[in-house]
Amino acid sequence: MFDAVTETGYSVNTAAQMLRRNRSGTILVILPDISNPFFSEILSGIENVATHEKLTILIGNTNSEPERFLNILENLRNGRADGALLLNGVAPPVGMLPEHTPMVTISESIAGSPLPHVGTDNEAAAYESTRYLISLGHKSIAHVTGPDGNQLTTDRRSGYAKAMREAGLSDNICEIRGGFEFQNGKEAVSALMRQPTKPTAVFCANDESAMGVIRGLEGAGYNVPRDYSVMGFDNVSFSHIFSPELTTIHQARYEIGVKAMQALLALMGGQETESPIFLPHKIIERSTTLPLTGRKVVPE
Amino acid sequence: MFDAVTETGYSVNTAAQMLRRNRSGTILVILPDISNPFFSEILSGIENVATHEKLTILIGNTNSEPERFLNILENLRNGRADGALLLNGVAPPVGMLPEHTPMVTISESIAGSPLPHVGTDNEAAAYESTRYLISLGHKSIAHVTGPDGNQLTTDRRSGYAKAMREAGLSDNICEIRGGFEFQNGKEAVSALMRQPTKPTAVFCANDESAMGVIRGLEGAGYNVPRDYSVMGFDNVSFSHIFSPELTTIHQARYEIGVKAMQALLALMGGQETESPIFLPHKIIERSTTLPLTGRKVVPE
DNA sequence: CTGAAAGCGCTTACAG
DNA sequence: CTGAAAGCGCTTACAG
Repeated sequence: MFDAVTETGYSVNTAAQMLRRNRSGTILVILPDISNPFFSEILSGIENVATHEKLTILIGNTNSEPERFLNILENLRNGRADGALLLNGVAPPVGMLPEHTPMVTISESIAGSPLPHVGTDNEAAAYESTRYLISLGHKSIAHVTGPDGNQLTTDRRSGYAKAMREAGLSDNICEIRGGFEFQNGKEAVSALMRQPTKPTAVFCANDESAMGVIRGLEGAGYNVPRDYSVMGFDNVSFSHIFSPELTTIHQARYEIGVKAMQALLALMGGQETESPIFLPHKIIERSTTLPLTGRKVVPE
Repeated sequence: MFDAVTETGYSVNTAAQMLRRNRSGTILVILPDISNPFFSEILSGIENVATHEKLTILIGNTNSEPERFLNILENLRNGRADGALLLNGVAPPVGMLPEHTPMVTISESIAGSPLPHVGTDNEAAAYESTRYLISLGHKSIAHVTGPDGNQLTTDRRSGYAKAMREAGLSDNICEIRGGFEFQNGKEAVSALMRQPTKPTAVFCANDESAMGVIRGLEGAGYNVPRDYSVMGFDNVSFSHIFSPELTTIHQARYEIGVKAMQALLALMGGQETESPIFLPHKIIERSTTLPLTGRKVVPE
């Protein structure tokens, strides 16, 4: 189909090279949803290191479907890829892959997995976010969680609960089941309204759900931040286009991609890697949070 | 590195298969910016057809850099991919690829290129958008354009101008150089303010720039849609989370991906394809446009 | 119908 | 130091 020799010169046949060298020069990046803007900056970091190392990256989109995940992992068995970066929080079935297949988990760690991990310290970040809301004078702070069974959900809930407990606010702990999508946040609002002691602040599992909570609250006749302080998590690019601009936790997504790719390269070179590698996060204070004293009377 | 035989069974060696068959079973998808949500739904359509046909898709992110584009095209020369879907609006340099390399352009067509194209009829969609604003009573309608040298920009400008001319509003044609990013829209506002005959409506090259225009207008003390009707293009998922919800043109992005992949499959099978293939678009009327008569007095 | 052999285009260990 | 040969794991055309 292709002439190896064209006007502009020669190009090695990758298939022959792969066969002879027994490696593909390709890294498999597995993520649950390519349309989620959270991943694109991580991808960008991965790509830049890969390009520099003359490695190709192959993106596998699981769409959160286990069967697709297995299909994608085939690339590791049939030699199309030499190693993988797992962003989907799921470990490959035991025995499916050769032992010592180089793999690194990113962002969502896998509980009990020996795989090296690169990401944000979610528990610490959630702890700090909650403490930040407490420092604004809020005492009744609700947490709209991520999806069940997700490690990010577990870590962020635990950081939230820890901060509440330490501040003597155990009785005010209020976790509302949410999810990572706008709609999940919007739907969480009715549960929020039903709380016996009405919260004055809401810490959400991510930016999308925080935006949903805000729109839901507005739909119920409330104003953010006047009536409720709301905080997101991730600092996706849209969070400052959103109105009001969202207070959130910034994750160093590009650097996470870079470090994870470097860790994988080390593994592929037979070296060890430290784990977990946590990159610094920080609170981005914008317009959806306010000191409690600044609140006006809530319309009833 | 990999044992062909593992506990769960055998997996063919792709490299050997590729070498022997002289094809990779891989499609190269070239796009300028993977983080742009506009592309993700197109990708989803491409992926679904590819999965069904047991083809692998390889994503190449040019980042709008010509050198990266050339690197990515190498995959077509070295046998890593059998054909390509071009979403970046740039033709491969003549002579670089073997003749008859199967390729289809998506979304942004390439002027003068013989490659088959699948997308939206941008001129018609822009024409209809402008006519919609005219039907609301607006006469002074500005157009914030896309980036120079982009075919989408050319097509949308031309549809806008055509509608204005046909409505006898040639004298009111007002094109402001913009771009496809939020910031471009925001920056276009000062030029908008400087127009001798102040526009009452703004048709923007895409949703992001429309959101930028709206925030910019708000920053200048105006209200959308009361003082200005603003319209976007694309109907990205964020356009209904944005406040006020954005009136825009919906493109059938998923279907565009599906049709483009099918067209490429036809080419690879030695068949002909019709071109261009335009998928239906439609106006999504939301909260950023209002009849002119509904306007209040503009604060001066 | 079945099974052994050739050959895809590389890389690398080896002979000269 | 140089150059010819072996072999990676498949597929397929061919011999039996």
